[in-house]
Amino acid sequence: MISSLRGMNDILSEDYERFTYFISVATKIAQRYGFHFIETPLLEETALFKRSVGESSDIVGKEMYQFIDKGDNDVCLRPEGTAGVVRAFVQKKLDRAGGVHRFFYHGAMFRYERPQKGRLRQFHQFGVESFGEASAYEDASMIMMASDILNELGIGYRLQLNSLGCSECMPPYKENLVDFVTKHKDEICEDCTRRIATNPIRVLDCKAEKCQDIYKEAPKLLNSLCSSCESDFATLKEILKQNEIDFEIDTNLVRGLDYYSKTAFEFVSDNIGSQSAIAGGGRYDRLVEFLDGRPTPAVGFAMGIERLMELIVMPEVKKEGYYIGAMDDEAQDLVVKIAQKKRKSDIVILEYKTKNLKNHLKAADKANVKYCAVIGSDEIKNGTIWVKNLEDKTENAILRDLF
RNA sequence: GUGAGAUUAGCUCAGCUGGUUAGAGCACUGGUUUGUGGUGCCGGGGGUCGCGGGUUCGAAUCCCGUAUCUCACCCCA
Repeated sequence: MISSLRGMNDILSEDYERFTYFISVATKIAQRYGFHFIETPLLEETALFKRSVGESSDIVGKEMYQFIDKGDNDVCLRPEGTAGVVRAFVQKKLDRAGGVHRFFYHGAMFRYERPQKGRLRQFHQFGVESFGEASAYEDASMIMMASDILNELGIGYRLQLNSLGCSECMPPYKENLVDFVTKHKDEICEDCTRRIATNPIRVLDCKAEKCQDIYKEAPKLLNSLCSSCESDFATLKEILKQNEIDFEIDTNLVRGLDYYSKTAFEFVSDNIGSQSAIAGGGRYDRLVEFLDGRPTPAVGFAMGIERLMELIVMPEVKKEGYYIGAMDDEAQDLVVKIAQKKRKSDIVILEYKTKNLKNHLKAADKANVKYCAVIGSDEIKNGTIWVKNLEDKTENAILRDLF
């Protein structure tokens, strides 16, 4: 037997119901916020992710499905969605068109990681990206949209918020931090030692207790923001408060992708194990420029669909459609014709075998339909079809022409 | 990539320290005196016990390898 690759799952039956339910809810809400669907390729030039996500990130450094194609191009399966959308935005020259452009997408992403609960090699994200709006109000809208989606799905969460500063205030902060950490380099863990060189900001959310004790004294990003970043962050917090969105400030919240600046946020759940981030995003004002576009402010977020699926509270499925069967061999062909006609407008489960009424009703129950319709010898004689509403138990003989 | 645990019917799982044809519940399927269901009763099908080696008279059970899943690290959505 050939089975699916490690960390790559089929989605069917009940999972598929949850999956499509999520997509429909998220789509509806994104559209309410004025976002439009965008589809981008699963395969992109490797350079796209190196320049956007960043070579220092784990995603690019060790998790990409990368290969040389038959045309000798260095390509990879997308490990995340933002880079492709930004590439499309620049390629379509929307950066030159001016104005605000808002997109949402959903689809498969690929990361070569060790699978565990909530972490697959092929997984699905729903994401939104907004271009051309620098206001912190847009950041707030993003967060409120994510919150709307989670609320509608019945998912509980905590919202963590931070500001990563901009190109003006981040570099000097980073220097201060590196100085601080270097002073303590004999006391910190191996991972953190490595991080000093690769991605110093990441030491802040190191899990090692020993390190955390030391970093309590470390310079705080939020205390080092420039005046513009600081006022934007204050605005954001104020809008969220006014709209009753609860949040916690987490000065150690650092996003793993290099392109983020200013607002960074993460929605986490306590009910799905250690892979607890269910949505994450932030502002990335420099990314369009990195990818050869005109400087364009942008902000977005992505949600991990598989992680969310476990938490979704599904609405009750109501009985729908018809079950149609014959109680007499003579009615068998007739029943097929009737089903075909009915299928122009309704769900029809057609039984090919002749059965007695009791067994037809049993089968109709199993099919979870609203009506059970059968034809036996009486109905053949009278030109009718017997229809029972399985919910309110009413039954009628209806003329076949009117059914 | 590191460490630990698991893998027996479609699903959830029993199967004690190796001993004759491997079990249960649910699901599926057939029947249940004459046309009324979802919750009765009786029956039926379905497993080379993840895969490959080894130890043994004998392995689902012990040993080794391997794959996959789960948990944690790491990383992130």
